[in-house]
Amino acid sequence: MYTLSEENYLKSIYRLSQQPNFKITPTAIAESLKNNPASVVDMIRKLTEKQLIEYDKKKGVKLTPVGLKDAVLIVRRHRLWEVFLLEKLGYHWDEIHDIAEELEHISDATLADRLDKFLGFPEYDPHGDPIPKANGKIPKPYSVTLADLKTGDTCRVAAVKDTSSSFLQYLQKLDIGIGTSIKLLEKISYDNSLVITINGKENTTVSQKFGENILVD
Amino acid sequence: MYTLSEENYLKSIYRLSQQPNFKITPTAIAESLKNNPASVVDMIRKLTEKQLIEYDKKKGVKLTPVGLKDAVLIVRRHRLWEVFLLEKLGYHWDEIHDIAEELEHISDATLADRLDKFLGFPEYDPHGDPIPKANGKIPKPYSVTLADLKTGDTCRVAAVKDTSSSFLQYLQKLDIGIGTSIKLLEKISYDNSLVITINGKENTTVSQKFGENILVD
DNA sequence: ACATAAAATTAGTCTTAACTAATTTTATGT
DNA sequence: ACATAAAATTAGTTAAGACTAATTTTATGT
Ligand SMILES: [Mn+2]
Ligand SMILES: [Mn+2]
Ligand SMILES: [Mn+2]
Ligand SMILES: [Mn+2]
Repeated sequence: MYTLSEENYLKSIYRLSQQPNFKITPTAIAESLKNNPASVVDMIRKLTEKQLIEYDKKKGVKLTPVGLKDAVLIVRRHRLWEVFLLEKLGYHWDEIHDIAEELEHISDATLADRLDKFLGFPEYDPHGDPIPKANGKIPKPYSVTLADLKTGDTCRVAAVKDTSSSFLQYLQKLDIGIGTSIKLLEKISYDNSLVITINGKENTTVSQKFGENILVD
Repeated sequence: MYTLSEENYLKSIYRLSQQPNFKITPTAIAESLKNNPASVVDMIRKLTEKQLIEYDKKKGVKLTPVGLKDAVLIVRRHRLWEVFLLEKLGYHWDEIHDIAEELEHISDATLADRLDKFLGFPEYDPHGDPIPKANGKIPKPYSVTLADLKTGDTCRVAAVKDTSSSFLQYLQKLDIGIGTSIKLLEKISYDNSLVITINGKENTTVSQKFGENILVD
């Protein structure tokens, strides 16, 4: 149906479209795919031809209904495979993204649905991201970050916004995973660093950027 | 490591090398991959450069030790994924080959071994083909075909040589699968057609070609 | 309003892996 | 031994998807 590149572009555009009030420009897509903007302009042309996206110089790139539907299906496959790799094959959560990045492109009409059933219809992937259902419906994503909390609040880690190995390994070192309980003790007003307690243990200080990449419940 | 095409060529050359006394020519590879011989000549050059094969106009194409090792690993991945698709996701044996044809190219250092473990270290794939071990050792493949039997012999279906949908669906219709018991009642001397009893039920006549594609125990 | 910077686009190049058509080499039958 | 057929190879083309470098368009600060 689609080429590997087309699918990666669709997924990247979808991901960017999740940031509210964000204009999806060729440069933004290029950064997200680590591609050259010139290459992106070519692909924008191709996907526009195929009626998967619309490009308005003022409003940026937008997925058409068809493009959106198919982008969501790719995300569905990605996240289902991530669950499989972690739950069934015993990978750690910082190893699964890159492999799922390849597995998501396996095209077979019933594969995703069979995998979904085999895994017990999981609602969230190992990073806490919602797994779109076969009909395209998406469980509510988490939206409050650790950085949004008030001093004294306690929360449960629900998801991570950044799935890079370096971030996930840092979390591992801090003993933070999905479900971990965190209490915000203090916000350093100088640079918005956060002083937190992890699972009731000793205090740690993390950066604002760190806090913005943790979604909580 | 390798491109998709390189891997498909390696695997195809390996498969052809399994036929004893068969000279692996550009034309043979082209047929097996449904490619043009001119394209094959290009790839032979490339794989020779990379020291994965040797090409002697007299002896044809041969895998080098490195090429053989890696071809076997691709076959290993293919057959493990086939087991997964059948056993865990409930596909039928005529649906799995094409999907495994894509899955076999997923490159991750530990994926095959984890999958192997998850599946309980199966020795044979759903078509009865031996699954190479992580160290490259290959369980003994079956070699006697239904057409090799003498009149009156009874056997167990161990593997199929042809994994095309049309052949497998024909088998399905005849109620033949791995493990089915078959008795050879008569060999028609005119065209070597075979009269057989399947699982002790009514008689059926099949062609010589059919018999040559069933490996028995 | 204008200089300058940033972003977008165009033009042209490269690589991979296919193809067709033409040519050369090898095999085969009489 | 030679004609003919088949196989292998070469030469040239194409398409996808990336790139760089040059140019044009748009945004921004003074
Ligand atoms: Mn991908
Ligand atoms: Mn994920
Ligand atoms: Mn393949
Ligand atoms: Mn098989």
